[in-house]
Amino acid sequence: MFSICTWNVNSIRVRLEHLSKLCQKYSPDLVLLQEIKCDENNFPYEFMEELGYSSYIYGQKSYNGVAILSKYRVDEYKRRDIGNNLGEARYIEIVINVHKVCFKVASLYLPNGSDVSSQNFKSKLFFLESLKELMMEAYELDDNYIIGGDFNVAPDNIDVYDPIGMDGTIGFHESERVRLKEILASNYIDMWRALNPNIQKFTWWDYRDRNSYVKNLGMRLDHICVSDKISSMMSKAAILDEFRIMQRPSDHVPLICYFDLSK
DNA sequence: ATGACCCGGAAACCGGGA
Repeated sequence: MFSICTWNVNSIRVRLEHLSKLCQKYSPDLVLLQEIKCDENNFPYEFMEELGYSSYIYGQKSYNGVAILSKYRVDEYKRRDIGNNLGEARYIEIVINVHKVCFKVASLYLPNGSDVSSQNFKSKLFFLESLKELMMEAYELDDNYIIGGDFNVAPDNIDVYDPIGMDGTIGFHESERVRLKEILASNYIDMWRALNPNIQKFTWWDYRDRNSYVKNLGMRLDHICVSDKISSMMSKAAILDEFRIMQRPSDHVPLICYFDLSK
């Protein structure tokens, strides 16, 4: 079974113990990281090597930053800027061969958007539109394209704790949900939802309410989207919310997806 | 509730997060 885990770690350098636990317990073949909050020079490459991974980074000082850790040899990698967010380190992709099956896999950190009345929100919507173009191109070019990360959008009512009260707020505004739906409608699958229909589970809980996790006041913002060409390989998807109750946790938890390459 | 907490980096606060 081939496995991919995505996780917004909210600073890689303060989450190394958590990452170590994740890799020891689940041993994902790829780890897609977001919000590493460091540049390439300060990334803990040696630590990742000791865990058994090579690291591919699009870093930035203090903010944003994405990475992919791989157990497999990486044939190609590419950093990209999407929409208006130039230089913000929000997208990196790699190409690997897994038992003669070629995959292109991307780690994405979509802009938060600040407030729905702000310019940042307009940029977020443009980012989503540009991402759709990129994914439509990838669908034509690549048989096995998978993009995982922090999309900063909860798709449906079931994906937030208060769909009426949160309607129109950041992460759950109709404009962003429509654009995410358009992406999925262009031949992609929200893998966790596809394998867990009608289940409410979140990947993010606000730090600012100390009891948000206990009260389950969360949102499902982190997704792994797969080309429908490989839908038959989709085997299992799990949200690892045990990582939200550890000491000094990220506000996001890992999402891991398993693929059966024989199907 | 324009709140809470967490991070980095600079400066003992502030921007950004969602």
